[in-house]
Amino acid sequence: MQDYKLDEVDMKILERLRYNAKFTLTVLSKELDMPVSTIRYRIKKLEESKVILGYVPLIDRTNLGYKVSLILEIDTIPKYIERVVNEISQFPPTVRVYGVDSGPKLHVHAIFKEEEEAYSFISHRLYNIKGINSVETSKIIRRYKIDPSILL
Amino acid sequence: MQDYKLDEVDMKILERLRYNAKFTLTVLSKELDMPVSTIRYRIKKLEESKVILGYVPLIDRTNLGYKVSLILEIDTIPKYIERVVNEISQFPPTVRVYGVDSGPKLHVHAIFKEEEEAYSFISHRLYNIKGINSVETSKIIRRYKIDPSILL
DNA sequence: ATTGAAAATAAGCCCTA
DNA sequence: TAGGGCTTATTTTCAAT
Repeated sequence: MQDYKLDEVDMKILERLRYNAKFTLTVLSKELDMPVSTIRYRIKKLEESKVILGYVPLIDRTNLGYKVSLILEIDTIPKYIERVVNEISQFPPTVRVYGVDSGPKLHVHAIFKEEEEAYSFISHRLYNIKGINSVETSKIIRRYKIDPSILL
Repeated sequence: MQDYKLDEVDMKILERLRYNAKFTLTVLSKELDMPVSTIRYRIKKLEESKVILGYVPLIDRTNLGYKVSLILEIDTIPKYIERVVNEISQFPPTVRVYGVDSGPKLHVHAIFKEEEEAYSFISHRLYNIKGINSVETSKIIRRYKIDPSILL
């Protein structure tokens, strides 16, 4: 279902779930002062209409030992872009790969346990891929705002 | 609890939950061939140790009518950075704000319903903030890989 | 699309090893 | 830390509006 129009109730439910996807129907029912079955019906519709794509746990990379989080801007030779994307996406450190409109560029997020691992990844892995012109690297040093529910 | 060491069981549980945070203990119990109570104990530990920070629904912005997703690189005058961060973070379109190591730069993700709204945001909102030198903009035109569970 | 109630599942708690 | 059993809570189904 595309372009499913959300009303205020849907928005309120989404808002609460974005805070905590584990709220029970009963809790939402009380908070929004609506019957449990109505809440359930709405959520099911949000899921079926693909407004809600799924549910995930938020994992803090730092508590898993991944100290280094990089943003990579990869300039790519146009005709190799699909190939570059495929190779990059398969590396475990890359968590997100986007195509952007400026130049034939890829915007990549990747996480590593140590600096050393990151540099090794860039020089040994990335620069070995045919079709990559250049890689600009930024390290994330501060998280000011995170709204993980919305997919870019 | 910091630096909680994860064993293979923890990793397997995480892996399954990252695919779907709504798997019941019973389902995980069968998949991993372990008692429900053990699965429960492990997940609770992952939560208490802050490896799992919470649970969120994944929301597809496009199905909410947000067609435009921008990556903004904001060059900031060092002494104003906290102020800039506070102002930017309060705007509803900004979903993520990171500080990066290159220059006094902020890396911002923002979503908009239309192009017009995005340009208006940049010219009327961003450039009115004291302390911003320049804003480089990229529009996301393709999502190749998304791993939303891992926080950057 | 909304609701209430019953039935089926699952989570939470406590105790033991 | 792992496991089992009992109690409560939650989800699911279904019929009626």
